[in-house]
Amino acid sequence: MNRHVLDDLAWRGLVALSTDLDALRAEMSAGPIRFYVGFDPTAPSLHMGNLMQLVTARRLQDAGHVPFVLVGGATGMIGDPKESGERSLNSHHVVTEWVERVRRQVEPFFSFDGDNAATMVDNYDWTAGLSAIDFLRDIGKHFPVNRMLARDVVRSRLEAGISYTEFSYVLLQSMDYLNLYRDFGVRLQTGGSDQWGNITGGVELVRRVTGERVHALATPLVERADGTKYGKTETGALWLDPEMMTPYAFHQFWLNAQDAGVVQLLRYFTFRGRDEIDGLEKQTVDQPSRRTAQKLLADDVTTLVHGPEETRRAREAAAALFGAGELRDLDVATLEAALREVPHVHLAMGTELPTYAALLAETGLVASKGAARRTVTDGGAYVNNQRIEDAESSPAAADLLPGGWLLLRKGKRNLAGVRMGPGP
RNA sequence: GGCAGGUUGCCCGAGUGGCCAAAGGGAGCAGACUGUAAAUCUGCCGGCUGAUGCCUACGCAGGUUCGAACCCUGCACCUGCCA
Repeated sequence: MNRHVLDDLAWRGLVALSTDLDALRAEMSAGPIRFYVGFDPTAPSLHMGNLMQLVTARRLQDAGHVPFVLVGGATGMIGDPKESGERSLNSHHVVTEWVERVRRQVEPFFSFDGDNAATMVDNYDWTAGLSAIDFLRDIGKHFPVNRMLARDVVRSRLEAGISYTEFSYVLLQSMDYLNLYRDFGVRLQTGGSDQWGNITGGVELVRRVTGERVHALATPLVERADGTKYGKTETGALWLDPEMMTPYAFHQFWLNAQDAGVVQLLRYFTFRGRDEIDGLEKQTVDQPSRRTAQKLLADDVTTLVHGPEETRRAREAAAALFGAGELRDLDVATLEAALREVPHVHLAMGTELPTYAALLAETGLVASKGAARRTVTDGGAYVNNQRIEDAESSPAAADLLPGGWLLLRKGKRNLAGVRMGPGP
């Protein structure tokens, strides 16, 4: 007998906010329910926060419930209010393209076959033809402005300013829930806790219009052990699109999870069961240096997002580049494969090799030659795992690894490859 | 509407004519320790530049001065007190 999926979600720490949980539990126990989760096309790729929603929704589908996965072709045209200020509107063209990209990213996470097959929907379908008059009469009438003004995001924006467009966002998302309830009998919406206001807006609208009490669950924000925001890297967000973040970099992100947070991440983002995760927690305490939990987390999540082949490559590259062995002992194919995973450049070889400072700047490991010199002075620059002492000197031809490669490193884990080749 | 105060680097915050690229803290980068972890300690920390130096910067625009983040004028925004 499996545990109730709500118990699983609660154990994983995925229930930050909810409507009446007992009522929801009763409904879910009685049989499969239909639920929805939405993704707005605010960027060309989804990111870590979205991944959490995808995985959570997948857990619900695995438990037999029926997903309706919404892409925000309409809401993406508007943009939900965020505290930092007014968004700039994206063109229709951009939104359309991003909707397609989001759709393609989302699909692999769900099963579209069987009794509880997932359904993709786009809220543009029921908003594009809606007249302003109908919208204001049928939807707007149910939203007291005083209540809308009391919402935290809105209140935080009153001083700096908020457009009517963003102010109205909640109506659109709420209308999604109403439509999905009416057309498909959807009775649960999941999402991130930062969406709670929009989610409960929908619950409220359904209740006002139909009298029905539908449900909502919100996951927490992913945080570090010290409570700071997680999911950002030096270069920005943790993108799921391999064009925007290589699978290797993605794998590295998870591999570097801190001990204090790795177990939580396993609960959030993997499908490992309670016993296994408890075992990994114990291992993290007993033998932290083995980083068993981090490795499993990185492999699992990378496989989930990029597939087993990419995961294997990322893992093997890391083993080659961070391994204890000599780089020269690696066979050419392994070395090349590993170096191609990290940022790398191809330089034409003149009579002399460039200075270390130039090489570091060229690969983008540092922003400029000046920064490169500073890093060298700090003792943080390495070529082929040998610390560089003088930024103005150059590697010798004999320093080149098989294939004409150099491995540059800044600090412990920032790598780049340079391949010296014949001139163009 | 009147009175008083404020607007400083990625963030917070000190600085009231030259010693100011601007104290201190946070964030970030690097080193030591370790495990591609955290904590701690240490160094760096506007940009470019081999050093000299150059450029950009203290809300915006202008002015005084040999010289301004600091003084003056105007403008914008914020905060408190009176109303």
